[in-house]
Order: sequence, then structure tokens, then C-alpha cells
Amino acid sequence: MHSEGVASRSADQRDSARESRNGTPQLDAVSLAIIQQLQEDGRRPYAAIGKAVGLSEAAVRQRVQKLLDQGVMQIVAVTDPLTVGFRRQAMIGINVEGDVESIADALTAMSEVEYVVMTAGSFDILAEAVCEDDDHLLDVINRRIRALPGVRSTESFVYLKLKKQTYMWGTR
Amino acid sequence: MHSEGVASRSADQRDSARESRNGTPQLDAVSLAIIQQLQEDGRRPYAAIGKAVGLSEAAVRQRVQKLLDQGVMQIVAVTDPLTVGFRRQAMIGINVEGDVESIADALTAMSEVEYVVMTAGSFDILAEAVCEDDDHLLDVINRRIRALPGVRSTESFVYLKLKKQTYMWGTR
DNA sequence: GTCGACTGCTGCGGATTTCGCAGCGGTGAT
DNA sequence: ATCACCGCTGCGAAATCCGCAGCAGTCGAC
Repeated sequence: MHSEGVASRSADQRDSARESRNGTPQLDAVSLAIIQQLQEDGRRPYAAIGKAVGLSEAAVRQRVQKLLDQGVMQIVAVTDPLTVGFRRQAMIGINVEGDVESIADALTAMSEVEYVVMTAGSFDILAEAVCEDDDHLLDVINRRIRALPGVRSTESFVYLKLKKQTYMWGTR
Repeated sequence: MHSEGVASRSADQRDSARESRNGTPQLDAVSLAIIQQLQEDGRRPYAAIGKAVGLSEAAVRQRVQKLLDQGVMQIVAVTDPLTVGFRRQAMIGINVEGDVESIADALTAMSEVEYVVMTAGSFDILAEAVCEDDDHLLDVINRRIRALPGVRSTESFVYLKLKKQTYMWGTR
């Protein structure tokens, strides 16, 4: 039950999530609207969403389940790390020699590293670390990240104050 | 089958969320466990959470409502922006002369800017911009951010590939 | 063209969950 | 001791979730 119909459909019916070349599904307007509803409130009832986007409760439920299965979105609780006991966060800019992606994978495997992105510019990788205190952060940066073979240099930006953190993509 | 004796509330009954000096609530182990459950699945039923943390369904519901009201957490859908039609993202490092916080506030007001943090290090502010295409990104950086009075310089890191994006704080 | 397979939507009951409220016990202040 | 407050429990009613059967539209094959 995991069919991947690779076809181009023009009109209406099974166009909610078409696969594109790179494997990331293409979303139609209705799925986008559903996501938008759930970005406002992740627990909003399916029937209410259906009324908002013009679909039945069951249809919304099936679409949401599919979006979750495909990994397009996830419905989760997000918090301010400070209130859950993580007092030190930092963005770490990393320069790499050799294979950037393998370094990025190594960072991804670290539980303290919550965000990893490969970039163009004067850093090859940006990674966000969430730590309990300074010692913990120091350990992550100096003993774990800089120890990775291929890491040429790092620069750290310790967070002083988080001003904005939104999850309203597509709501604009 | 995770039934744990997390709730030894013999000691203290009304300690689920006490206010500390700076106004951010202090969370006890049970609330943390609830958040953890909702980080795994934001739609998990209250009864299931209650079974996991050792509370009744109604108690979990009241706690969750309180956590939401206090702004400690929010339950939302999160997506990979690429799949929802935003093809260009960038982290922007900003140097400021004068009041850093007022610049940060101005950035916060921009809908394209999804993340703003004041930092120590060679940037005063890091901001993440989510845009539809290169033109849009260029407009945000050159015409809007650099136009802010007090912005001395900016440096951009265009995202090539998002490798990790987690919301599992406290799950470790 | 018809046929068949596939996909997505609807509508429907039954099971489950959510919701509101009254009551209870522990804590701290008066 | 008394009182007010707060969090937890338990319970019935309402709303929601869930699975399933049926229908309609598209696509590919013949």
C-alpha cells in the first residue's frame, strides 16, 4: 500500500501529493491549507479543518495521515529551550575540507545538535547546539565537533536572547 | 508499557508550574514528561499521556492547557519549507551600531524572517529568512534589512541543504 | 472505444476522546 | 483552627476519531 504513481495528473482528483524528481512530494493548494490550519493549532479537529478547506472530515484525516507518513510535516510540541532547562545555545559555523556532507551527517547524529544546514558563503555548515550549561557546550564544540576529521575551523555564536521563532510558513 | 512512577507528588501538590523571578515558569518532572510525549506526537490523546506519566486524563488536559496558555509550549505542524514552496532560505549575520534590540524587533516584525536571535561573537544578530525565490531573498536582504538604520553590515549564508531539524528538547 | 486498476472523496456507524463540572485533599496565610 | 486556593480525580454528555464500504474520476492497456 505504498504505491508511487509517477504520472502527471492535470485536473482534480489525485493531485494532492505528486512526486517530483527529487522525491519530495508536490503539494496542492488544499494540502497547503490543511498544513496552515495545523500550524495555527496542531490539535484542531479534522472536521473544523475540513470546513475551513472545503473537504469532509474523513478526507482531511486521510490527507493528514499521508502528509505525516510522507514526512512532509510533523505535528509536535515546540518549546522555548530555556524553560525546559537548556541554558546555553549556540550557532556554530563550520569550515570543512573534503566531503561536507559526511561531516554534516556526523553532526546530525549528535543529540545536542538540533539543526544542521549546508550553506553557501563563508561557512560550509551551520549547526545549532542546545546544551544544559557552558561546560556542556564547550564539550560539544571542542571535544566533539572540532575532533571530527575534516573540520578545518569553527566559529561560535552563543545565544543571548531568542527574539523570534515561528512555524507559520505558508501562512503569509 | 511505559508506566512509570514519575508522579511522586507526595511531596508537593501544586508545584507543576511555579513562577520564577524572571517570569518564566519552572517546570516539574511531570510537565516535562508531558511535553516529551507531545514532542513525539502532538496529537497523542490525553488518556495515553496520562498513562505514561501517571496522571488522570483530566489532569493532563489541565496541565497541557496551562502550558499552552503560559506560552511554555505550542503544538503545531512543522514542515520542510522547501516542500511548501519556499525555495530560498538564508541565515543572515548582522552587525549593528547602537541599540541591538530595536533592530532585532524590526526583524521580528518581518514575516519572511522566521528566526531572530541576539548573539555574542562576530555577529550581533542572526536571522533566518524564508523566501520564495532569489529575487524575494535579495529584496529582503538588500532593500529591507540593510535599509534599517543602525545596521552596519550583513553577511548571508544561503541554504543548500537542510540536514536536520529536530524538536526533541528534553527527550534526551 | 471499453476494461480494469488505482486513487481520492464521501457518508456512515461504533469506539474513543474531549470537555465541563462537582467534589476532595493538601498547602499556606490569617 | 479556619479559610481560600490549587491541583487532581471521577463521571456523564458531547464531540471527535476511526475504519470501512461505495462511488467517481484518471490512466494505461487492449
